Amino acid sequence: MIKLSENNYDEVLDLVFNKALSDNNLIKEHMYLRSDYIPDNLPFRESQIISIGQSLSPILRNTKCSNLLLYGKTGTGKTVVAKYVTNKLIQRTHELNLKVRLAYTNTRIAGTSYRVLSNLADSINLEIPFTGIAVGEVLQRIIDRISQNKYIIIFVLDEIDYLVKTYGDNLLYELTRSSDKFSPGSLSIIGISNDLQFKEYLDTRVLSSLSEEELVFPPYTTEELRAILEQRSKLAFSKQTYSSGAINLCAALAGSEHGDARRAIDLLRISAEIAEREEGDNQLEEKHVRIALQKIDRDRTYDALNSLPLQAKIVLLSVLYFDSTISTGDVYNKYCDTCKKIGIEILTHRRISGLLSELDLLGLITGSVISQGRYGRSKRIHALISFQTVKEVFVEDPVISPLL
DNA sequence: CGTCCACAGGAATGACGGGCGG
DNA sequence: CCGCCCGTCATTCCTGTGGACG
Repeated sequence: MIKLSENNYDEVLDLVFNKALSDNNLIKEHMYLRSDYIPDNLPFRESQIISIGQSLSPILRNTKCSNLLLYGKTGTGKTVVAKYVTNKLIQRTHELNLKVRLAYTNTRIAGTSYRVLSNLADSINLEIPFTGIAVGEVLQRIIDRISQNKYIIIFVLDEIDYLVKTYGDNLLYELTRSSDKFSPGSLSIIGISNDLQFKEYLDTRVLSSLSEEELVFPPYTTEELRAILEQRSKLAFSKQTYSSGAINLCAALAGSEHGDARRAIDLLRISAEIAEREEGDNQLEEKHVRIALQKIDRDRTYDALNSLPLQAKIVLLSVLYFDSTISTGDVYNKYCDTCKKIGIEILTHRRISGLLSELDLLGLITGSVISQGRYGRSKRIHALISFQTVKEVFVEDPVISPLL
């Protein structure tokens, strides 16, 4: 048994702590480098802010406002703008002493219809059990509460496309319909969707009610991203500790994807953290951004691969066994062999088909359905990652490692 | 022009483990 | 601690389908 030398750690920790305490740190305020921080001034979203403000303004006259749908890809500012405007509105309603309540939920994080409603209930101080009562009953209690207290509710449903795709539009139907039921009190919905085609999943009645007003958030241009990063850098960093080249590179890298501000800000933060940990003069340079980019990509695939269930890992390996494009049938045969080799239960063809679709969604493989006439209809599949990458992660899995 | 391949992918159902209220 | 419900993973059964082949 090795006895740890406490003194050694003392010295190292002292160094680490002293560095954190010293004034010449690169990052002054971490808060401004978070992508969920809401700045006082949201650049390049003026028209959207005004539009939403106008749509919500009936609230100030104590009447219901239109339902609203916000569209745009990730990192285009939908959530931050919605929070910004609703927060401002709520401030005004406090001054005016109105019974307005704001509820926010991210349906993907909430997970189920039940928990979405639970978030709504929280906003009106209605306690509902974690589980045990039916969704319809929860909704009824909420409706009763709203009517009784004449609440005016703004319900922000973030990533609403997730809710609809996994649970259908029942809940939205009930919510939009219920808003007609109470004459005192009202419920207005602001839906936020990443998916531009999400409307196709909705029943026409729900759609017409929900999208009384629509707003599209375009991606940020590289130049706009640069300005946003500049703004954040001024707030977050000590003076003269970052190069404009580094900022430009962050903006360019994020801009080349689809103008994703969240990604740009994350990249900036990770770069700064790397620069800060480095020995020396604590300058944020382009080289740090390049390291950060690699780190982000690596972490992302590492997490995706590592969290794969065992069977999905075997399926992925079976795909990687071939180096050209192959069919589902090929994968299944190889998969069966592999299972036999390591003595693992073989799943059905149907299940493998499903697992392949999941791997496709994760972006680890890609497949497209192709008909070969007489020779059937199948999915042509090929891997999007190298065997080498997968191997590095999978060696840690005791069941899989014998295969490598 | 119909057949039929080799699957895709939806629906219903079951096995299993975890969390919660009583 | 027990029963209950829920979510997840998987199975079974099923219907649908583009186009080369005969």
